[in-house]
Amino acid sequence: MERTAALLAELDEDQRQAVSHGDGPLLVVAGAGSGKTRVLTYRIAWLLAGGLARSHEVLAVTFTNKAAREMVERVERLLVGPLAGGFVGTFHRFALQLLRNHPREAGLPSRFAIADEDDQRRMLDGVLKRLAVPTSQLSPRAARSRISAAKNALLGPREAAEAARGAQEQLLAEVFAAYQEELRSGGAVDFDDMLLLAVRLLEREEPIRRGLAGRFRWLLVDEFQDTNRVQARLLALLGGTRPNLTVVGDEDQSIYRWRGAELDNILRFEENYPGARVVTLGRNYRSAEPILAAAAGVIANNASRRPKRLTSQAGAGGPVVVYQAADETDEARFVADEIARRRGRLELGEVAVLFRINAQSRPFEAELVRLALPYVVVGGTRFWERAEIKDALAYLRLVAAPDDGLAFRRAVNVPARGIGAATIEHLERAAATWQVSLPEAARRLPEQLTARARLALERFTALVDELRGLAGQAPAGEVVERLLEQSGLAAQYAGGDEEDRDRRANLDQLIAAAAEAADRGLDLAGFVDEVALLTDADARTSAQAVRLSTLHAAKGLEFDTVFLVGLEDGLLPLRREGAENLEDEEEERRLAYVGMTRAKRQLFLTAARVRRLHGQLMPGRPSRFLLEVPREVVEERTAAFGREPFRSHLPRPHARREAAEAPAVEPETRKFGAGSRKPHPDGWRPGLKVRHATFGGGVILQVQGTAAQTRLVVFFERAGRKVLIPSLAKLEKA
DNA sequence: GCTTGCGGTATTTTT
DNA sequence: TACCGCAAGC
Repeated sequence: MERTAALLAELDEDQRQAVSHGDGPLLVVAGAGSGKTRVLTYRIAWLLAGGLARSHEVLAVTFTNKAAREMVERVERLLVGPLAGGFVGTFHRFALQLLRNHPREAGLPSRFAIADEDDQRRMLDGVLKRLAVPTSQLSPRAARSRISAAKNALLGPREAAEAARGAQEQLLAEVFAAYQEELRSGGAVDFDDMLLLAVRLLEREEPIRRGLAGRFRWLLVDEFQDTNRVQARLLALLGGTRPNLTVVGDEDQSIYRWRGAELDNILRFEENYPGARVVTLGRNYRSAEPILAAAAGVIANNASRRPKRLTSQAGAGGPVVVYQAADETDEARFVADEIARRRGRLELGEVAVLFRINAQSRPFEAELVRLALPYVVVGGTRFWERAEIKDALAYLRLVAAPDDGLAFRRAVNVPARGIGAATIEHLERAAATWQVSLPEAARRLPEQLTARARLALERFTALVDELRGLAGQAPAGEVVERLLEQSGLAAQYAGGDEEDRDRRANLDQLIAAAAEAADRGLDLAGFVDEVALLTDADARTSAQAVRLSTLHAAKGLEFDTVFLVGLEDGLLPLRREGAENLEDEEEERRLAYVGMTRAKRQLFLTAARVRRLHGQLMPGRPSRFLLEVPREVVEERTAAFGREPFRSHLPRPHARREAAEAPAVEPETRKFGAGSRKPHPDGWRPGLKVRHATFGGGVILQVQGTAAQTRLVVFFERAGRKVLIPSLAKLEKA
């Protein structure tokens, strides 16, 4: 009991309420920086330490492998011992494990394969071609996302066909059915199937469901705002009507609607689980006051949320700097210069540049290179999506699952060994006739093939078989090494140029990853499964490098200094062709909110007046989100050669009444800054030396606001930069 | 079967 | 602008 008290003693009042909740459903509404992960880990530790739960009864679900790993580590540190027997991992890993344990009951072959995005695309390409659907009518990309959406909403091809209204949906349903048949005949499941089939399995097989529900008596879910319908259903199946279910989330940080995240899961939690307790964490331990105020001003414009306020525990801080750049190069230069100025005082790993789309990273990279500032781009082309890695993995998949037709297709002619489209087509026809998988058809060497193709296929099959034999005895790292040698994959990149070196280094990393997995007791099949569920979320972070990242990839992270860039209408909020609805706008606003709340001490918001995107010059009107930032916390700067003051560019005031009352374009309301010709009536001007009662001596950097409402940005020798209202602050001219 | 060149298209992406 | 995928030519 002493242990549990000690755990609670380390928490604030709200956190304590959440952690020490007994049984029954619990929703923890955890605003940005309020200690969400802390609550989750302490709660697990508290349940275990107090004897309410035993560790094999705990099922904790996260969205990333990285989050899962961190959770285990933190709980084990709190418990001072291992967390054994329970499950801590992603939804997908849980589902996959379930399907691997019960493939028959799930209607799957015993060694079913996992189709990755590439496989999906290829299959859909084929399907669309076969059905003679012009890409103008339905692109493979659109088809994939719409099929995924259907699956996330618990719809199979049949249900989709029944629900289809209009020719478009009818067509999609047809494509869906053909795609699903393709998966089935290839003995594969896609990512969405993993969850969906797990749900179907539990719905159908009551003993299995009851077994799991009886075992996992404590369910905990992280990032609940991003769960979709299938995931909610999975939880319901595991938990029953009044489960010991703890969910933690924040609707303001839901940024995956486009992937099926159902905001209603969190907004209507109490409806779905009557009698649920709701605890709101209202203290933010991350961001300085102005940053929090800025973020709050923006997110307040969203309707789909629980109204709430976060109070900063991180103390006061300098204003949020808004920089209006001339173009994207100027924007990048500003950011790089600001970073350079902080070098030495700040670990570069504490600095992040966050943008909406990956394509924005280029100019920043160029400027950071110019100033010799190290950086890492998060996202970009990911390790596991590199061609050389995927090629090697295709072989491994084939070794692990001999009937993986998709892997076969990728591996069989890489490196080129004379097995082209014609050969594949023959094999496909043979496979269909014999009702066998594609690799099996290749093993049987159909008559129609040319002698050359037969020889090549024979060699290929022999190679894979040999590797499979090796996998039974040798460690995984060695298998990969042998595979790279004997397949000729390694030889492909024997050159001396940078790209070849890069690819060789990646392949070496793959060998290392396989060896490391083997050390953890995984066999080759296990390694292949794990890799399929892996993403680059594990990307090595460096304390010595500035982080360039999309907003999505920045979720859950924090930095001392954040540059949220590209705050222009059309970019953030991003405008795509097609309907722009309110929900889209709210999600974009949440993205901006997530970005802003990553900052601990210093936040920069930047926009460019013109931007070159996709080779075209785009006029950049400042984002409406910029307008929503309360003026009081902002310090404005503009590009040196920008003539017009920033505010004249602001779009018509949007949702905020105060903004509407202060027309943005009135010349009289322009700031009295360095660029202003008009002197301030009270004689304040940049460069003037002043003295403050508490802050001591300083110099005026900027004069902002109207004559009636002046704000001075002053740099004090002792206290640093402050924003003051001269009529309130006792300020003397020194 | 491989190489080259043209044209079309770009978001976000925990799994 | 830059890249990728596809089709035509070698």
